[in-house]
Amino acid sequence: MSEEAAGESKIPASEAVEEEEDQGEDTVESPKTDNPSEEPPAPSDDPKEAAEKSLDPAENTPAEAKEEEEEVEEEEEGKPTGEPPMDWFEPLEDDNDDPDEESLPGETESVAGSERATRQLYQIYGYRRKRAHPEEGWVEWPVLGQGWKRKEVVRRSGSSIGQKDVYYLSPRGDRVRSRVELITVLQGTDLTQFEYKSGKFVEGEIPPVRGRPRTKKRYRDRSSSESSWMDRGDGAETPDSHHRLTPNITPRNVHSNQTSVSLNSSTGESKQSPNSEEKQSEEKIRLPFPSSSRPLSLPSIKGEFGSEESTLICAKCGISFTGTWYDKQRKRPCCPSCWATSKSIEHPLIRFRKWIPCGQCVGCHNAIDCGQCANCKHGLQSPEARKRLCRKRRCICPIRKQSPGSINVTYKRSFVDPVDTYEDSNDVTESQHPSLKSSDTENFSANVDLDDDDMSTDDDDDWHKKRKRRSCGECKACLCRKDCGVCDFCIDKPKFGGSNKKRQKCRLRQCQRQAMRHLLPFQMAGAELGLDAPLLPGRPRPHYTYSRKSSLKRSQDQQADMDYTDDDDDDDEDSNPQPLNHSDFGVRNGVPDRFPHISNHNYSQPDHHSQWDTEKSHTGRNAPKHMEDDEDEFPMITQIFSLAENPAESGMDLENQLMKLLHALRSSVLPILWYAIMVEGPQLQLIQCSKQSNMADTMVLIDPGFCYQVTVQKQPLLPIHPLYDIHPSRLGTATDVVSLLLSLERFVVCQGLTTKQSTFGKGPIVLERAATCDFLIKKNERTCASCKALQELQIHHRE
DNA sequence: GCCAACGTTGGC
DNA sequence: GCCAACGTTGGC
Repeated sequence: MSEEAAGESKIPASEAVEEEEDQGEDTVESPKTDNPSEEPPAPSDDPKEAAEKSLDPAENTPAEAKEEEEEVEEEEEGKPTGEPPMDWFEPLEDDNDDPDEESLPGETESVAGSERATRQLYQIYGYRRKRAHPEEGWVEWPVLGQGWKRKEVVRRSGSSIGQKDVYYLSPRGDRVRSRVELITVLQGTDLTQFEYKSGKFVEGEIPPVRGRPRTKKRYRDRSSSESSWMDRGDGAETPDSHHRLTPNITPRNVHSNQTSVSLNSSTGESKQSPNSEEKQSEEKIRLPFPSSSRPLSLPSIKGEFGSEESTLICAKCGISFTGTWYDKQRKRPCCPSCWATSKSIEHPLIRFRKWIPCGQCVGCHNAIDCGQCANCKHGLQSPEARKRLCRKRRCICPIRKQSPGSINVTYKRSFVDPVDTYEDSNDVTESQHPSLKSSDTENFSANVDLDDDDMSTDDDDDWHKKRKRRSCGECKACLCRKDCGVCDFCIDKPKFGGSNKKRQKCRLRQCQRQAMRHLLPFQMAGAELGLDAPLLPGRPRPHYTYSRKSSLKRSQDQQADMDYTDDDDDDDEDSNPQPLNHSDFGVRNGVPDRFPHISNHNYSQPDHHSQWDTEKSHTGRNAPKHMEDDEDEFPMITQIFSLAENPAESGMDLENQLMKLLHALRSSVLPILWYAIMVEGPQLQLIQCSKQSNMADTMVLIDPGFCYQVTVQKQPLLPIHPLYDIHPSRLGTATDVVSLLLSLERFVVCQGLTTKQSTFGKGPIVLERAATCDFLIKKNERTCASCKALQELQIHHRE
């Protein structure tokens, strides 16, 4: 196996499954070729040219497909003849869905064999539960030019389970996640005919019949059928439904018994690269035929292969039938009837199910789509799109297949795949559907028949809640809808021109109660300040110990006096995290004993939490009052850099104290791109280094007495500005300073009077302001009241 | 133990 | 289809 091929083989199972989800219905993938790198169209520096090549019928001729088909068959035929093909009616051994699980004592030999198979699969495909390496799964994709790579990933869980995402990697390492991004990266290249999903350029909206590039229509067709499979009963009887039901024959299938067969093959391994992209794009339909474990073509999928229909002889029953182009490629084409017959056979898809609906909960009993949820709406809006189960009908306490022995035989067959959860989850939602009663769906109901002694609704039964657990939904940060645009997380966002690496919510919008501490506005400072995280609001960082060492010790050590369950990320998720009221914070954070420098200013300093609240809501004229309210309400916690109040430093000269403050600020993490320097005076000057910031022209000057002044465009902010109202008159602590800076970031600079058009494009733009310009105004305003009034006055005067 | 990075998933 | 952002993990 070539290096590339070896690399390719390490495709996460998820991606393999993806092929099923996305193409499986009309393209149930077969094991791959030996050299995946050859799969994409011939390299070309010119995407267009490459596209044309890719569209060249000669390149995707039936003969070629047949050749590939034969490879598969050969590989199967290459199996040791003495070993009977593994029949997929036959129950699988105890599932080995979790590769981490040890074999249980008493497991049968077949189980062990299965495990071995699993291990082999790991070796072959590099399946593993741990995160797929970023470098894995990429396939050279010269369609876009030399050096481009492509990757497909299937969502493993959630309501969009099975959905496939396609990524591209540019030669420069740009990771492209959408067409929009691709256009950005490939500026200058006409991508109007580039089909992002399939990764090919198409000519016109509908690709040539023989070109076999996937089209949206076909996509939808497939999806539509897929949804039919999910929802309808009768329809599931059709060969198409089998097609849909048939999971990928790609890795995931390979994982199951079919995989085992292949693994037993002396030739199979190298031919099952799951990430053969070209094969993905080839709409091959290979289904495991129940009795033979052979992939067989499906009966025609309407219109998919167009004129290629021809009369074929069913390899199973011998009757003639009209087959498609693909059928024609099969050594053993199968007629629709035989496919229909196979409906009574347990479909391999169920083998991957890890979750099954409880059958008892409200969701399971709900037989009617609500029509209101996102999934229903999605269905209404896109009838052709893949059907998503009404969220109100989703089992709220799905049963997880636990351990061997706890599940009926159907489940015991499965779960060789270590990453099966997504399909399982899918099954959960789908299988609870009451209409799933015929044909394949019977299998689902059968699957609910399980020993329930192992039923569990433990960690994952609320997996769908997990994404909500970082938001209380009540605090001001949660209610805030607007990104600050200046914090590091905002700057990282593509919409702010960032590279999307951090992918975190604006710091100002991190839930004050449940967000991870390190995501909170001041979190970055924690380590550098040497502060213990519990000082801060928000939840402690999780410790994803999992297979790593236990976090118990850390918790004991660190949390003993904080009573702050650090492991909550995992442990708490089962319990309902009680929203902490503000007093809770004061108690829980337990600051006083450990941090004696709690300010006893006249302005007692809010902790970050309350401070946040304050900032978010009290930047107006009424701020002082509210500020006081908040202070009354919340026990105040400060950071430790209370220099002005430190008796030990009372003898220090002012400049030295200012230096101390500077040092404190340097040790701290300031709001993004604010920087503190010492300037003549001495004065401590805080500047916003980002020209993109609204505060690019704003400075804060702190004198040795910690009195401060804010200037905008070198003009001092009027003392009556509300900003001064909500902050202490002296900025004696780093917290004070940070608080002020954060407040500043919530303003924009008044744009003054409207400039004349004549200045457009040339010459310096001179802003004209009212003498009493506020300079800093709310973000939803353009000019301050004074400038506005002046402008009106001028207009009136001209008239 | 921390965090950058990013896979993944939910929402629109 | 796209974006937002949660959760995880490898690397340090």
